[in-house]
Amino acid sequence: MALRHAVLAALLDEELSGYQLAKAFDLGVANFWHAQPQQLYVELARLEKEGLITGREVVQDNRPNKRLFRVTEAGLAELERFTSSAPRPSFIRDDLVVMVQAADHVDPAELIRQLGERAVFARAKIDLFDRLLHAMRGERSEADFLRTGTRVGPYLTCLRGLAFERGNLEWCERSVSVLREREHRA
Amino acid sequence: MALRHAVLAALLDEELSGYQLAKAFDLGVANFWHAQPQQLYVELARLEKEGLITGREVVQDNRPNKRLFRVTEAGLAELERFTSSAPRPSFIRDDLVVMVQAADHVDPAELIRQLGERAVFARAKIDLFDRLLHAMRGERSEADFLRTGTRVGPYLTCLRGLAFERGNLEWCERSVSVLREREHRA
DNA sequence: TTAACCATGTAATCCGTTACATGATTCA
DNA sequence: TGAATCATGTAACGGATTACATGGTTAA
Repeated sequence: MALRHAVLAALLDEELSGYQLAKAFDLGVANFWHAQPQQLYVELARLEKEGLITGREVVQDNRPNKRLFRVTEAGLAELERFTSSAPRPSFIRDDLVVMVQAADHVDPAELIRQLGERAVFARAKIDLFDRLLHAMRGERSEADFLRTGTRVGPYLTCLRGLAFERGNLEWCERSVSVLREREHRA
Repeated sequence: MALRHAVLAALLDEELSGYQLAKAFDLGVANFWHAQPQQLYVELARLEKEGLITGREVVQDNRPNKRLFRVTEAGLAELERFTSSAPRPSFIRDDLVVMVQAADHVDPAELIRQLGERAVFARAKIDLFDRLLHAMRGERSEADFLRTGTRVGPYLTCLRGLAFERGNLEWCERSVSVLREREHRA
């Protein structure tokens, strides 16, 4: 029971179609959760059936019609209930970290390569998050925006995503330099 | 196909029973993955059947017998294969972050409470990781240990866990102070 | 004597991923 | 002409959580 609330939270500020939601959740632009398009269409159908969201058909020329969803009163109440319940603790679950755990028993050159690839990916996400944050706060300073802006929730979650990717990047760089130096000695 | 490799990686340096593994994975002491005891017993049975680990019965007085597992040649080869394959990207998936995404539409007092609780939890894990790292490197400095120590994999993954929890803590504290100040103005 | 710890499992359910399926439009 | 984008779904499978099940030992 977790994706439903992520979807509700994503639909709070704007009406979105399944396709639009999917793009956000798939690319991880919605840095607070991740899901495949298929899962979203299923979840949207369920949420609508339960009355937590409503969809309206939008007819388009030259491209397929789409359905835009927004959160209902019942949906908002469900979110309110969710935010009062105990969140489960969050854990790292990352293939790459498992690989590094085995570092002393596998080919270091492979690991260095993998860590390098992840670093590239992390840098791209950091750039993306920087741009998103700037777009949200406009010309205001961050401190000013967080004090007086109208929507700070998405900004705060984006800050978490940014810090997470910075953590990834630093750890990759550190690990590569450690493994490189040990290769030289060996 | 992800837990199996975490289990293999965990068994590289020491023979462990299902129960011991479960404690590590459950508390998140094994900071590179997380799993429930039930899942581990199933996975251990599977891995043994496939010949990637072997178990030996250890008879004990005054407490139930246990089975200690270690990685076989085939298991090591499987890990080697795994570290050469593409890891799937890692995403944040955290109830608390979803709650903060909805910050502008739900009760801020509740959020502040939740963030405070998570901060306490994060501090405890930071302490734990600090102690684990110290135990691993002994009297050596970190830099020295990473250059010349015999097992750096577990140390590096622990560093990732530490940085992750520090990121959690900082973000919780920052978010609390932002929400507090906005409450005052409202 | 009650709770916590040691020790191992099965079964049901739910959540998430991968594969399958369709079809129009726009840009290179 | 082929790839990317827009747009929405179903089905099969596999991974993860929760509930159920058992039973001895140790410390408060």
